[in-house]
Amino acid sequence: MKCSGAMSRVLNTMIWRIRRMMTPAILRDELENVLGSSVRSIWGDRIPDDFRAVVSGSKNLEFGDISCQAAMRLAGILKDNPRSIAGRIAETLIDGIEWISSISIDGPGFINFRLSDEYLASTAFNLAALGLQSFLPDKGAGREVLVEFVSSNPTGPLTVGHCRQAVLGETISSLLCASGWKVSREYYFNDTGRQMNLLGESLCARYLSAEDGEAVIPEDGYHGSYIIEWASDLRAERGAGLTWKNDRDTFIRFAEEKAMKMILSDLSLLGIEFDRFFAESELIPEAVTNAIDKLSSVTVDGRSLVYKDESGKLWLRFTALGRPKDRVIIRDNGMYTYRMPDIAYHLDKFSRNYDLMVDIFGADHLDTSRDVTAALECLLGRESVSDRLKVIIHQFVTLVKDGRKVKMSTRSGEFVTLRELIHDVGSSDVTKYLFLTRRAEAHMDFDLDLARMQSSENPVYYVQYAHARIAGILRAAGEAGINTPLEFSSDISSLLNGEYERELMRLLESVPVRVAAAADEMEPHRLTEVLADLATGFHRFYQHVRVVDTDSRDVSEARLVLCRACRRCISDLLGILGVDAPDRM
RNA sequence: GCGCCCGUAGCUCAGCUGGAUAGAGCAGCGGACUUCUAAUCCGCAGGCCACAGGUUCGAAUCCUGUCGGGCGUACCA
Repeated sequence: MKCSGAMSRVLNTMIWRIRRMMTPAILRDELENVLGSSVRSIWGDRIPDDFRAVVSGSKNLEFGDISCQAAMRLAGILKDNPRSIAGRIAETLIDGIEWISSISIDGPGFINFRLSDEYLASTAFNLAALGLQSFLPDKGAGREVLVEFVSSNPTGPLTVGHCRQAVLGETISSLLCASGWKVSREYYFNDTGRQMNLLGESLCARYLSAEDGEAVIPEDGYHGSYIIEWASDLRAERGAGLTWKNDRDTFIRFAEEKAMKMILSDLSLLGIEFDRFFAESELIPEAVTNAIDKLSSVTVDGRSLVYKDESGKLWLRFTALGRPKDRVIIRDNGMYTYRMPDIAYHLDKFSRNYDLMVDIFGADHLDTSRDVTAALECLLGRESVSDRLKVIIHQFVTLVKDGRKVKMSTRSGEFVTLRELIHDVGSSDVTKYLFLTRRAEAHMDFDLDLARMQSSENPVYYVQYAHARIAGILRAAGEAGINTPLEFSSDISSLLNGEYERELMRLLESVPVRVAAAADEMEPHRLTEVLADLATGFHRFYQHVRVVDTDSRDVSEARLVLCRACRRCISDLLGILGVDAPDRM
């Protein structure tokens, strides 16, 4: 109900006591329900069962704050013009809806709602007091999610490509956490097989070259200069006299340990910690054998999924699972190809009973990932897999340096490391933020020179500066003895009736909804959009409106609420991104 | 050849799962500091949303095709 004056105050107090706090998400739900039942009450059976009167934020201020396009959607079904449909719907809402101050019909048939000043002000107040978290729907509800990311094999330092994935994975994890999920971060790595052999051999070659001067690195081996350092460390620890023939395992394990250390320290630059590092060797041979047995016992079109060819290789008949090619899973030398342990690893994850599993992979893993998913669906059931496994594939980063694209390969040793990148850009916060301004499936040109050049005019600093400015205002307010109100009253909303205040409150009100959508879609880049909007909104407000003013303390106090709400949203969001929110700059 | 992703301002990218006049940052031009931080704000300029069809009240968004770029198409991970 729409109320005003004293009545509203009384009602308001009661509502706080007996109802849940009104949040932007609930408001939109209720609005959709009211509209939906209105539509049904007028047209009844003519409306399809799955019809929903969807509402969304209005782009333009003159179109209210929230708008509904139901009338246009219904025009085709009802064979009537949208404006008259909208009119009939609006008539049923004539008594008013709580928190909505006015309704209008505009353009081709939009039903536009204006949020009441009191609702906007109270939302800002609650954001300031409780923080963003309290406004996000508890989607996870304490359920457990496993996020697998980076999963780079221990053959060298992390590169620019891994950096994008690390930032993406970590932010998605934080975002899920903010939506009520209990998050575990897991790193899967391959510590057996050909790659590790090559790495060990490459180390051995560098180790021996100290004696005979020339390093003979195997074809396809690792040429990175970091291995030279490892070789001299190995020499310092174990002396001379090791040979590939006798000490193969020593070389491999030593290299692995060194590589893992590098990776851990690279990750720490981004502030990332994993809950578990899962080694492929933990799966060999039992879990993998087990998985093969399970797949063997499946028959499609009267034949087993697994077959052996005349040379003794074992194949998995992926074509029977709707995939384009059959694949070798055990080679003639008895070694597994990478798909098989991947399948076993995912079976292991599923057996650990997570409610949700998120895989984050680079574009080069797409095909493998599809194969793994197909195998899982075959063993565990389609629904069980599609409900619980979400695969996010991100595209590659092309690094541009001196106006040219840099080709990268860990093998050849030609790559830019995550460490170098952060060093070149000048800050891990800037690096993270820049990666997060693009959506995962978009290719990305990362221009190093530009990133460096822009670093003083950077989107991150723009946002951080807004935060620092607010902190400055709060300091000044403290010195002037002006305090933020501890309780909400409708007096506050009547003091915030200027155009800049309203613009800012409207923006603040939309933040929880936008963040929740970003979490639902697991699209962290939307958070940087929200942050940029918040910073712009605040800077604009700041430029036009004086907050601390000892001549009108009540207005100052009301405006402080908005400052605090902004600050809280910015720092909470930066927190999710793992970026610092400084009080001074 | 086939599969997946992407073509939006000079550059790097958004565009809220089909809506109202397509947005931001950087680069360019012009304004605003006696003030809670000018790392800011305000304004101007810049677009056949790759191209061609289709679907409908309505398309940057969905479908088909063409052209261009990336990745994959390994018994490397």
